[in-house]
Amino acid sequence: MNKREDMKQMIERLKQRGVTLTPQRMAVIEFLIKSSNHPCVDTIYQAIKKKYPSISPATVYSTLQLLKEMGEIQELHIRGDRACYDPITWRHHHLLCRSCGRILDVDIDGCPITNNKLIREHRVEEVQAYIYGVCSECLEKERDDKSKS
Amino acid sequence: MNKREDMKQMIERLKQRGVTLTPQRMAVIEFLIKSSNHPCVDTIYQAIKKKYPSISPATVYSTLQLLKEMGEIQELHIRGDRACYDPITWRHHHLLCRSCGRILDVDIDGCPITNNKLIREHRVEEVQAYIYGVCSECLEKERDDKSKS
DNA sequence: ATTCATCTTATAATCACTATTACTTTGTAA
DNA sequence: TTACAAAGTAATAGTGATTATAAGATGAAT
Repeated sequence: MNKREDMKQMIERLKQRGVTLTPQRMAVIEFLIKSSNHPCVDTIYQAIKKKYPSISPATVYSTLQLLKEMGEIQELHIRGDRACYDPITWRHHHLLCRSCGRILDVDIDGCPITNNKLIREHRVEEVQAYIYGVCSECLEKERDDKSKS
Repeated sequence: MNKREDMKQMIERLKQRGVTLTPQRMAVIEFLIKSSNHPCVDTIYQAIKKKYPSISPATVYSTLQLLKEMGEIQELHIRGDRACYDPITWRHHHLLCRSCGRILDVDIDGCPITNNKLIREHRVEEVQAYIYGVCSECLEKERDDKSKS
């Protein structure tokens, strides 16, 4: 849960693997680690542009691809239209709240797919589980609104 | 497992809900039910074009959207670049084989996400679980190839 | 047959993402 | 430091799935 520490460690790993840590890449990494929103490319791009007005979307794309290939981030296809990114790489699931539109982390204890290397004779290399519904906060609000009316 | 029966029932449900069953829509439904490949829009379009040369991709798109809204088919985003469709709507998971590229159905027994209405206080309305790996057939081939060499 | 709503088709538009290429930065080695 | 090759960035154009629009076709109801 210590983001500063997580970032330091990620940077250390990348350095040791010979990745050049340019200011642009650092900005992407920093934004990803600090955000808990699972941002999409444009969100990352717009945010970084404030500090680095000359940055190009292509750089954001290429940095994200690099980090993905290095196994440092996860690419989520929970929204049909664009990819979102998650700097947390241990296996967990995601919920897309249809009310507020946020993507939330959902960690599962006894999930059979995420815990096995084989499933029905198939080799499992990666799992993405996307849950669509309504998050606890929005459910709370629903209840409040109902009790008022 | 009786596809003819499945199709009859789907058509009956659609009729009862006032959906006009045009020849084009019927062709999409028929192709979907008969295929066990989780086809994408273009695959469906190309196949139907043989029988209905004048059909437009827009019609395929709109029919799929209609069927999705009616809860008669599932839209899969297991491939990053295009949607695929599954006429089986009871909850099951999918495997994308990185070797042969096929999408296979994987039914799970003791899966906690698919069996609960609530998860960590969030309301679960729909679940899509995408497994990336190698299917059993391709694993078999791998083993055969190894033993030969 | 006329009307009206709905469906289909063709076309253009959108938007995420990729490819290309010229320019800039970085790391390195004298 | 300086020079230089390798790698990274940015601008631009290109691709391809999907959506929007508008004109024509269908089909039921009067």
